[in-house]
Amino acid sequence: MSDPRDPDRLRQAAEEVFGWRELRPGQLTAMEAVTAARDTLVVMPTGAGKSAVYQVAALLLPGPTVVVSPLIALQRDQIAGLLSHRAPDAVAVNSAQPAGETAAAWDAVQHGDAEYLFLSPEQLTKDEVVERLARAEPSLFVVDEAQCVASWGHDFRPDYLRLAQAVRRVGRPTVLALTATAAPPVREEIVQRLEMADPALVVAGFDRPNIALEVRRFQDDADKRRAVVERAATEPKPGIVYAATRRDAEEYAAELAGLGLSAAAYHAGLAGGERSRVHDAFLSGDADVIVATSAFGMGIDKEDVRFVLHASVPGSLDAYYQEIGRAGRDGAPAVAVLHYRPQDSALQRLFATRAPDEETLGEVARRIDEHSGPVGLADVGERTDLSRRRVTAAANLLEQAGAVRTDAEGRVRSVPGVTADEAAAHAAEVAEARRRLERSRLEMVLGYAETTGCRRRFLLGYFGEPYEAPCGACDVCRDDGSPAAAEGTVVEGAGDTGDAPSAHPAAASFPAGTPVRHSEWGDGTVMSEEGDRITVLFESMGYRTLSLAAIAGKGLLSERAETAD
DNA sequence: CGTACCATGTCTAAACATGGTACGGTGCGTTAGT
Repeated sequence: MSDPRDPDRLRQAAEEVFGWRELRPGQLTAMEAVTAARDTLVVMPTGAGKSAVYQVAALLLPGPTVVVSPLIALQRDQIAGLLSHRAPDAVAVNSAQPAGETAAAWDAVQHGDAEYLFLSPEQLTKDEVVERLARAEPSLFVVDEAQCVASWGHDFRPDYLRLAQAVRRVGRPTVLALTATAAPPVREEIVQRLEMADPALVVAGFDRPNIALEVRRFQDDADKRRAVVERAATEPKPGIVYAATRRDAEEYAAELAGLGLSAAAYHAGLAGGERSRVHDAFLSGDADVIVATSAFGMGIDKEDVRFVLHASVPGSLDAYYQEIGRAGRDGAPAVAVLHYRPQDSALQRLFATRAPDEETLGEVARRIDEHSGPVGLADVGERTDLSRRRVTAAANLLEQAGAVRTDAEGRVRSVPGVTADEAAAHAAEVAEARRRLERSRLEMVLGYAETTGCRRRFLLGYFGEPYEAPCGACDVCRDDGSPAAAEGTVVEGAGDTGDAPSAHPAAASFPAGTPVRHSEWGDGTVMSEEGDRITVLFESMGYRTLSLAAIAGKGLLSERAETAD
């Protein structure tokens, strides 16, 4: 019997079942790793064929393939895509389909009639679901849109942080994580949270040279609004405008419609029917401009989007790059314009600040502690006023703080010797570090908006990709590249930058990836260098930008021997 | 943290200033009631 890793077998399966004559190098590398039972993280732009990795690999592996997908709409799209090929059956388990359909899906999985099973992370918190899956002995566990682990797992959808428990409970199949956008720290978090072992990493290039980058800075809200509307009206269509709130989305859409454009708002407050109507109108080309909150985009695979405007700052460059990445997939010129007002970041700062407080953490810790043995999270929440979401988020923090453990049945219990108050205090510290990280990620967005260097270089540096400026396709490079205002552009939160005594002539060099220790902020890793400044991601402080001159002058930062990860 | 909105108060009249307050994004699943 030939080795399933044999690239020829993968190519053959891809052609026979899916009709794909050629596989891209990254796809093949990832398929080989997965079929060799190696955990794999794939970072590849939408449209580059991420799904093909599990679709083909599954054919050469014995048991069924579980695909965790964040949206039911995405599950449907994936299943429809598989149905259009001669692929084995694909089924889903979720709350939006009739009970009979779910029963049939389980039947098909159990009898080996279905190769692919799609579900949400929430499904995997149910014992019944996990037990059925375990009996089916899945060989591959796919986490699609894996950036959700890092972006949603901490608060909005905390079950994303409990996926590793589910993986263990269903027999520890090979884990394959797929995402279009993830900076190195996000990749690291995905690997860690999913407990991936010695994972293969397949990262495609991030640069999208056909997307021109531009930032426009405003003080006055009315000026900014006028500029956004004017730009949306004049740029070639179709395009997307991202707004910070539902209300803004409605207002911009109404204004654009008033100018005679075919524009529609899209946000989570719309009725389901209206949402799919707007979605379809955009895909079919009937709508020229969609003004949306962050609800819009996942699963949108439209090639000819010509612009993505931001009417307000996003919460992170990860989110920003994901959103502007929806432009210009056909390779033709497209623009991404960030309309930036420093005040607007207040809303994102607020969003970055929400986490269970110490009181909530204490209450959950006490409820867990009350049980002499392990207890299910649903039971923990029963005698509190807290939602399941809040209970799970609190339990996750307590677990990260080392005060709670999850057993093989998915139940939690408190760690002996730690009082509920101590547990809550530790967990609150973990939450605070998380808040600092989130806020520093927002500072990186402001750093991008304020940079006097090439914007592409800044963005790609954030994603761990060195780039030689000038790109010639951002507003800074086109303005002849001269750093206009060298002063006043230090990233906020940069702390001890500037006013360095220039006594030390040769500043030390800290290339990206260097592990460092700061006398005040502790351990970190250098993320990027730009001119005489470096950006460091500190484990407990988040991103900080430092001046090399200041470092040399004060001896604040030193290279540290790398510890085992 | 910033903004929108409303009520109150103003050199008794209209318009404007001031102060308090509520609100702000992303989806799953479940359930009550037609």
